[in-house]
Amino acid sequence: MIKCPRCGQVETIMKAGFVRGNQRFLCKDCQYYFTIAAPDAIKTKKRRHQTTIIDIAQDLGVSNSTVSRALHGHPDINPNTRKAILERAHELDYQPNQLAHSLVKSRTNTVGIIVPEFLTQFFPNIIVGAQKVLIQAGFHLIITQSDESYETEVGNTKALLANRVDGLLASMSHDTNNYDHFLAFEKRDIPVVYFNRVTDELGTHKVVANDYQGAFWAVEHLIQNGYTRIAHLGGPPNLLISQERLRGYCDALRAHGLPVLPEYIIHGDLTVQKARIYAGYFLEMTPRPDAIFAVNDPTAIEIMLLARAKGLAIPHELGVVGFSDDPIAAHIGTGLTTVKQPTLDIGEAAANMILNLMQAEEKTLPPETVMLSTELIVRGSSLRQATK
Amino acid sequence: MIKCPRCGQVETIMKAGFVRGNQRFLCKDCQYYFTIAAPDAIKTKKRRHQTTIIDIAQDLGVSNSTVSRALHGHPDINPNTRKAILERAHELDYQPNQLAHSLVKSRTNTVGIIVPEFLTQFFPNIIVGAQKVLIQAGFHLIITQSDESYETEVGNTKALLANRVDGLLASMSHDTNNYDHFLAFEKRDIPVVYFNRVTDELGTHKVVANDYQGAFWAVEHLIQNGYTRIAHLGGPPNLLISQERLRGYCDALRAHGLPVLPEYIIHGDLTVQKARIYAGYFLEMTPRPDAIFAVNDPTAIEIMLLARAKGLAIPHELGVVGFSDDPIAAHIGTGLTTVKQPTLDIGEAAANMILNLMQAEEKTLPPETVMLSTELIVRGSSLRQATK
DNA sequence: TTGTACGCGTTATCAA
DNA sequence: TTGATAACGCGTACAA
Repeated sequence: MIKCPRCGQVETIMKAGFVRGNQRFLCKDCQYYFTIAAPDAIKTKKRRHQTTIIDIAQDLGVSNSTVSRALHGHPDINPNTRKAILERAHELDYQPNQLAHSLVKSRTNTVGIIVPEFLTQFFPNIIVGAQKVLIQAGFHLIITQSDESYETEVGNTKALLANRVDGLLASMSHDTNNYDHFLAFEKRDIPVVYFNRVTDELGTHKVVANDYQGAFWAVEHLIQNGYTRIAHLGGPPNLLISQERLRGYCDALRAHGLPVLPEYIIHGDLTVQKARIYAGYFLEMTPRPDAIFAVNDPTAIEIMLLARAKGLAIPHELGVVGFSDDPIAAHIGTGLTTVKQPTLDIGEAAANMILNLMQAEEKTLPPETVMLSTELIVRGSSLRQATK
Repeated sequence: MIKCPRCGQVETIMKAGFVRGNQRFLCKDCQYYFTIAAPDAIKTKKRRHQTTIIDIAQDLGVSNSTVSRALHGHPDINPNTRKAILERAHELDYQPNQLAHSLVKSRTNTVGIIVPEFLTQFFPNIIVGAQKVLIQAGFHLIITQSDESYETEVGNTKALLANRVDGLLASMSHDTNNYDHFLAFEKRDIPVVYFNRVTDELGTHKVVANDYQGAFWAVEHLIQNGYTRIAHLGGPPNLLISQERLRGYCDALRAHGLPVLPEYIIHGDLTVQKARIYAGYFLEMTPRPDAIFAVNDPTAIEIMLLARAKGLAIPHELGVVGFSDDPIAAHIGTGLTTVKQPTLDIGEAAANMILNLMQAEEKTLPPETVMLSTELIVRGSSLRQATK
């Protein structure tokens, strides 16, 4: 039936797939491939098709490599053909296929970021800072959020890995205790920068705020305002931010000759639910703490609301200091004293660090931790006249 | 020098690229391709390499198609070979390459979302809702934000298009007046669902909150509390949310026999800077409005802060109502009365809609607008005793 | 300056 | 049940 166009034989012909909807054949004898236009009925089976460089090439009667060169401003190309190609590409509404590009280059020019939550302004701000820097450098940012869930975090990192991000910015959820999903990146030499929610057990490149300093100043400030029974509602013990803020709290007490009482320290999990429970516990203690340093602002706000509900006057009967300068802090009551973190700067620093790492490729850069300073924002919740 | 392994000839040999680091040759005479192992020096030129199904196949002496079948739980495969393949894949720490997968399938299982800003809780909440639904359905969400900039929005949509998202969720920036970048999706039959920041001029599938109803109730509530000179600080006129909230404002006034005064209506641009300026203008008017219905909460909060600075008592001398129930609204002063939007529901509805559209593929579904109801949250900023 | 042909990693089709 | 091979769209080394 079907003859080889080269040797004319019939019985050596076998089917060999399709080329753009047309049946392709192979002559086994002379190893010659050829296609025969299929009837329209079969041809229309092929689905809708975005215009590719091949379409442009065929349309203009040039080769796909010429089109590729023209689209990339390669120097060795006739200005006229380039012009014609660019024109035709525009007319055919050509859009490059990033997938194919990344596949052949083994680079995606994409950085992934994973954050534990999205519901306070903190991480979105960091993302904005990071995205600004990355876009400037020609990279895209794929944003994922884990909802403070270890499982979701693992799923997100897997997806980022499958999508071959060139680098990862990571801030882990509060119940992450296994780090294999992050190690998978390092095993493949994909650089990772950890920020904010970091752990000592993992990573060589980190960006954090100076939690210790901020906590120290916060507690010192309470002491200077005459509070003496200062409790601490902390975060999960595995996170460095919890450890550092706790350390600042303890050191400030000691520096001013106040005792560090275990019963005045509780580790929460950064959720509002737990914050409310532990706040209630503190406020029912005897002797009741006269001030509470909270690991973050949502926790501090829960404390303030509960104190208000119980008729406790802030700051006279209870001083409160939070952490992170949530937008609510400026507006609640006479204001919540808090430690401000430079969110945009954290994002920018992390982005710059990952850019360096990705550029460095093979040579492993020395470990580096960027620590950005924090700032105490004094508002009404801690301003009791000091008993000098 | 180099002989064809098939016919033994020498001068018919030509180079034909590389195969995994090895030089590949073609015998022009017999059309036979073959490779010769390159010396190690050249071989190491190839860069680091993620393990692929080919590595597994060669390692086990089976074909790549068998590996592919094993990894996908294809039924027609020997349980033993499958077991061996899965084992070896695990040992080699194989991670599928989503890029290659998407390229061959012409589907990415990815949905893009573009939001105008990231700094209030509103859009992050929507994103959380959408992501939950999409992940459930096996899709990933690529999040982008335009910073209320038209140029960034265009850049983001281009990137999403290049990455071949299967669908788009879009909420446009406040200075977007040209819609070509969105039309590019529709031209390629990539479904788009517009939400919240939508326009009448574009799109067939939308998810919005019932802005009209919310605005009507808000203004009616002010009237019932005895306010009579109610101003409106609105949003950009091209956005439907601005139009609908304005319409609700006007209708509520008319329904209660109050005049609609042009001088009591200003179109802002949703930025805090402008909000402050226009708020100042209202508060200096004579006669001064005794209430202001703001297009969103940040605007309303600016009004409250400015009023407080000017010594105006809220709600007695000035009533204020906002829109969206920002977390700050509950905590500022005695609380800001506001219209709550079901953010999570908006995200979920948009996600479900895009899932339907992507599934429908060819057949174009009829236009559809999902309108979710809003809810008036009454707080202190509007609770003046009504003069009945 | 332009064309040819192959690889990137995967899936799918057909043959065996 | 398994193998061989094209195709997805693009970049590029090499040949012409």
